[in-house]
Formats: sequence, C-alpha cells, structure tokens
Amino acid sequence: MSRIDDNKQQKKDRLMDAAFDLYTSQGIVKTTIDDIVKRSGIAKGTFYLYFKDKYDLQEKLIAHKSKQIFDHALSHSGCEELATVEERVLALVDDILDQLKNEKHVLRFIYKNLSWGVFRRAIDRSDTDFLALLISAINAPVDPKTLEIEIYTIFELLSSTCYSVILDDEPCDLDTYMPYLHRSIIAILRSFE
Amino acid sequence: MSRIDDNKQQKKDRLMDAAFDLYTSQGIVKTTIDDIVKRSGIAKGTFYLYFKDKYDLQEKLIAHKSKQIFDHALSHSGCEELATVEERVLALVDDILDQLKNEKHVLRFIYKNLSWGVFRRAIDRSDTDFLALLISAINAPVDPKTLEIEIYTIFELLSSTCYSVILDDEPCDLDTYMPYLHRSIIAILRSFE
Amino acid sequence: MSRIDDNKQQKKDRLMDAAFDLYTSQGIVKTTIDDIVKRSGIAKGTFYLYFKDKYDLQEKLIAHKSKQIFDHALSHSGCEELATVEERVLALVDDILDQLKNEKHVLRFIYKNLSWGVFRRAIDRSDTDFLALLISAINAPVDPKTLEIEIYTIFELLSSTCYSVILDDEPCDLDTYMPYLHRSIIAILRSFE
Amino acid sequence: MSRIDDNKQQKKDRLMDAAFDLYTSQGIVKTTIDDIVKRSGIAKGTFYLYFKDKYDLQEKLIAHKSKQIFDHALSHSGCEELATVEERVLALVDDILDQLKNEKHVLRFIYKNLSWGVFRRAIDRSDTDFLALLISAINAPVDPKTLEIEIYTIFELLSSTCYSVILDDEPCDLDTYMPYLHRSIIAILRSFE
DNA sequence: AATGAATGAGGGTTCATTCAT
DNA sequence: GATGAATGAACCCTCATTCAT
Repeated sequence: MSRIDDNKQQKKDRLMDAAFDLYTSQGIVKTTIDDIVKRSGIAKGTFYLYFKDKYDLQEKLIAHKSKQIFDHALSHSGCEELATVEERVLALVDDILDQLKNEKHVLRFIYKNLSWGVFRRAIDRSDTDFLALLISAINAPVDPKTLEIEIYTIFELLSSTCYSVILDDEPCDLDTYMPYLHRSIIAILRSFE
Repeated sequence: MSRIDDNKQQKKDRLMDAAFDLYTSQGIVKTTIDDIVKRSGIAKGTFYLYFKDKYDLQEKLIAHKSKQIFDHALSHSGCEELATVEERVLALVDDILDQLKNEKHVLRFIYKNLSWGVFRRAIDRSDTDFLALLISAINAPVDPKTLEIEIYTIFELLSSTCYSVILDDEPCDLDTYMPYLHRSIIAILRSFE
Repeated sequence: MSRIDDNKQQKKDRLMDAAFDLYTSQGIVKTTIDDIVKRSGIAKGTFYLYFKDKYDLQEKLIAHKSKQIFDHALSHSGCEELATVEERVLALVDDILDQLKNEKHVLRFIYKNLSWGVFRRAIDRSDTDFLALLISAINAPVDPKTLEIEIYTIFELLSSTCYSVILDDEPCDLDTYMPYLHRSIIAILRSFE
Repeated sequence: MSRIDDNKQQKKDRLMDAAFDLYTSQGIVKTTIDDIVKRSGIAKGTFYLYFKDKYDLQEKLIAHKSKQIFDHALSHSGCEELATVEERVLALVDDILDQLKNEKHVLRFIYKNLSWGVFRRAIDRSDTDFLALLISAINAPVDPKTLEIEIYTIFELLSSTCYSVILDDEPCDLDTYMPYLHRSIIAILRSFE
C-alpha cells in the first residue's frame, strides 16, 4: 500500500517539477501537456490522473512555491529572536527578498498569479496556517483583523514593487530600492499603530 | 485620403473594442482571433493587416486603457488646484480607485498585465509623457529620480492592494480599506521627505 | 465451489445491469468500459474476465432481454387456453406490445440491434428453443418452415411498426394504431392459409 | 460567387461520397474523420466547416440515400400506368426490393438507421414531398391520414422483412419470400378497405 | 480471481495563417 | 484593401488494455 502511494506521490512530484521548469522557462501558454509528460518521462494519460489540465497544475504549483517561501522566511529569518515588531517584519521581508532575488524565475512565476485570495486558499488547505504563524511571528499588539490588513498591505507592497525592481531594475536596482522600501514599510507599520 | 484613413482607424477600433470585451469576459487564453473578428464583423484576413497576433493587440489595449485611466485622473481629480503634495496625490489615488471600482473588468484586465516596464514603454511611445505630467502634477520639491521611485512605490501599492480588495473584498471591502490605504500612502510620502 | 460460482455470476450480473442502464440512457457508443465498471463497483480488470469488449456484452444483453420478452409473452399472455390460431397470435402480440409500451428503453435498445439472425442465434444458444415454443404455442396446421416464415413476417411487422409508434407517436399513437395492426396481422395470417 | 459556391458543394459531396464508402465497408463506429478526409483528399479542418461530426454526416447521408430510393421507385416502377391500387403498390415495392437487392450495402446502411420520424424529417426538409407523391401515386380512395398509416405499415413490413432475407437469406432467400410478401401486402391493403 | 494504476496510440477538435478572388 | 474558405500542424483528451500486486 505504502509502496503504491509512494509511487503515486513520486509521479505527481515529477510532473510538478517538470512543469515548473517549463512554465518558468517558456511560459505557461507555450507549454503543452506533451512537453510536461515528455520532460518528466511519464505517460500522457497519467497526467490526467493527477491534474485536470495545465492550469490546475499551475495553481497547485503557485500555492506550493508560495508556501515554501513563507515557510523559509519564518524558519530562517531569525525573526523570533528579535525584539521589536519593526525588526521582525523587516527580517521577514529581507529573507523573502533574498529568496526572490536569487530565484528570479520563482518570482516571475508566482507574482503575476498570486492574489491574496489564492494565497488564503492555499493556506486554508495546507496543514499549517501561515497567516496565524505570521501574525504570531510579528506579534504586534493589535487585533487580528487589523493585523491581517496590515500584513496584506505590507506584503502586497513588497511583492508588487520587487517585481519590476528585481526582474527589470525598474525604476532602479534592488540595492538602490531597499532603503526606500524599508522606510516605506516602517512608515506603514507606524501608521497602523 | 483622410476618408480612407478614417476607415482604417475605425476598423482598428472595432477590433480593439471587440477584443477588449472578449478578453475581459472570457480571458485572453480562451479568446481566439476568430472570436474577435466575428464579434467586430470584420473579415479574418483584415485582422492581420492591423495586428501581428492577439498578444500584440493585448499590449496595445493595456497601454491604451492605462493611459485613459491616468488621463482621467490628471484632468478630473482636481489635483491641480490643491495646495499640498499629499492632497494632490490622494486626489489622484481616489480618482483612480473610483474608476477601477466602477469598471472592475478594466481592473482585472490591466492589473495582471501591467508592470512598470510596460507602463513606461507605453508612456514612451505615447505623444504625452504621463510620468512628466504626474511629476509636475504632484509637484513635490525632490529630485526627479527620487520622485519617480516615490510614485512607483505609491502606485504599485495602490494597484496591487486594490486588486483583491475591489474584486474579492479580500482581506476586507474597499470602504473598510480606504482609511488604511490613505494613511499608508501619507506615511510613505512623509518617509520620502 | 457453488459459493464461488455464485459470486462470479453475481459479478457478471452487476456488470450487465450497469451496462444496460448506461447503454439505454446514453447509447453504447458513448458508454465506456470505465463507466460500466464504475457504476457496478467492480474493478476494471475484472470486466475482461467476463466479456471481450463492450460489444460482446451488448450482444449478450440483447439476447437476454429478447428472451425475457418472449418468455413473458408465452407464460403470461394466456395464449395456451385460447381456441383459434388468430386469438393465440394476437394474445402474444398484445402481451409483447404491452411490455414494450411500458419499457420504452428496452424497445429502443433491442429494436435497432435485433435481427432475425441475432434472434435465431440467441435461441440456438439458449437452453429453451423459443421458436419451437412459439410454433407449438401458435399451433397452426401448416408445415414448420412455412410457419417460421409466417412468424417472421408477423413479428418483423410488429417490432418495426411499434418502434416509431411507441417511441415517437409516428405516424400516430399506439391506441390509434392497434386496430390497424390487429387487422393487418389477421390479414397476413389468413393469407398464409 | 457561383464558382465559390460550386466549389463548396463539391467539397461537401466528396466528403459524403467518401464517408458512404467507408461507413458501408467498415461500419461507422470504426470509421474515423481522418479516414474520411484522407479518402476524399480534403483537409481535416474543412470537414468541420460542413459537418458537426461523423454522426451528423451519417444522418444527412441516410436522408439522401432514402430519397434516392423512393425517387427511383416513383419514376421507374411504371406505377402510374397501372390500373389498380394493388398493382401500383406492388410495382413500387418490387422496384424498391430490386434496388436493395442489388445494393446490399445501401440496405445495410439505411435500414437500421431509418425510422419513420427520420424519413418524415428528411421529406419535410426536401423540396419534394415524397409522402404526397406516394399518396398520389397509390391513389387509393381513402382519407390521407389513414393512407399514411397504410403506407407506413406496408413499408415498415417491406424494409424490416427484406433486411434479413436479402442480407442473410434468413429465414429464407428472397425468391422464396417474394410470394409470401406479395400476399401479405395484398392482404394488408384489403384489410384497410 | 480481483484489483486499479499506468500506459500511449489514436481520435477529435481547434485555430493561426494563407491566398485566390 | 478586404474577404473568408481552406488548410493542416498542433494540441487536447480519451479509453481499451495490460500487468504487477
């Protein structure tokens, strides 16, 4: 039983890996299911055992990759040991920026497809509630609903501005932009107090 | 001559209008050139006299619609008569929000496809330099490059946050979000001083 | 042993029942083996233990359902107690019409697929020889070969005319058609004397 | 214009001819659209300009071929010069039998798919009303509705019985069956008087 | 005997593009 | 310039069949 289930999960993973490579290198529109199964070495019919179509796979990939990024930020930013809310938020932001800077294809893939709704849905279906983790990580003395709005505002600013900056150096490069971004985030944080 | 040129422009417009309706109602991926020519009542071969393919038409539509929005904001927000930078920026922001709130399909169409780069390119090719107009409309006492970064930050925050808020009421509805957005923008403005 | 055989027969029956429902509701062309095994709750591989393909199953179903109809007519029409050949034939005809009228899906399923050849083959393979039973039930004083032709003529007329009449009320409804059919059958019977 | 329309009709005809050959030689289920376009030397996409799918083409073919048969019978049976109703009907019947005997593939193709409803629909859409022609050709002194039922009965008997007889010599060959059929038809005709 | 995941050939359908009119 | 019938490569998806468990 476990052997069969392992095999199934492995097939799914191989399809997702192959699709991610193709989506990020040539775009989803130009990627065909044939491309995906050929690259993963899996039969075409098998694709349809696990995904409805290439957009279904895309949604699952977006949720998966987003989760990884927040997961990494929460566990590697060292935010837990920091004293102030501002320090903790900036630590998270910097970790995320660092990941995206080094994996531009992930940024390009996720950003245009990630909305708060998709993110919330991904969170809801996952075993760990990242929003709750984020809220507790930030640990600000405000009510949860306001905190969600605050987080929303900051992370939308972060993801939308870093897109052009990291990928196109527009309107300036990341190093130039960082101080402005930090100051803007701190300003937003203080405006919520 | 002018009569012929008019006729040509009219054909182009009809194709763009039809395409916009289809792109916003069923998405660009599911829209075919056949759909577009059928809806506009123009022969299929004619499409290729004006556009390379449906993505070419899309780019032109995005630039066109974005221009309209900024155009409207600059001329209808009354920002010119306002005294402070903050007032002028908020007037522009409110006018844009108002337009997007009332034309959700425009928001859905533009947002996912609009990056600062595309916007800059659209501006560069257009007869009026909106960035210059914006800069002069805001009329803040800082150097142009910093002002561009400031505008970039604010308008990315504006467009990215209003997407989920207007279209999905996530994480809250627009009326609830407005005060937070105003305060965040003012905070960013002040952080740039 | 009998327990195992029972189990096998039960599986076969469940497959046939499921197939009949699907064949009659959506047609055989659109019915897949997957549909059949899913509906019957039996594994796909098991299908091939009992049937070569869906057409093999179809043939077996046609023979089975046709047999049931003649079986019912012979045992429920009361033809055995009737005095004349004409009365006995009409009793059989009326019983068959009654069954088909109440089970239109059976009519639709059988008719298009039933030819005298298929019927003869079904009879030959079955344990009871319905043609012999029919002949003895009708009990007309003519030689067997002529009687078979007579039966053939009458039952082809019956089945082909009742198809449109029962399923589409074309060219008229069954109640209107019955007197004409009775008179035609009696006329044919007398023409064979 | 006429040149283009001619070309269109010719394409449609070539597709129908190729399909008829394939349907009658290997059956409709085993015939693919690819087979049809390959045999007719027409591009695959063109098929879909004229037919929805292979079953749509089949329906059109059945109507077409049925029309041809009745058309031939009406114009070649010489029924118009005959004195009695019985003679005229038998002349039509014999002409039809003669055609079907010599074109078994037409019989096999048409019979299982032809119902009175399909035939009526084909008639309704055609420019000539064959039913009216038949009725006037038979020219019996009864009211039209009854005459339609009479015609229906006789032609259903004809088509259903001749199927097994011509194609399989079941329950006997055509020469043997003819006298029985003639007598049955005359008997039915008289039963309607 | 029974299972059902995996296969991949094969069929249906679409649709961007061309080109004769 | 404008047309729209024709094209056929390309893609999606199905589903009968197999076979390791």
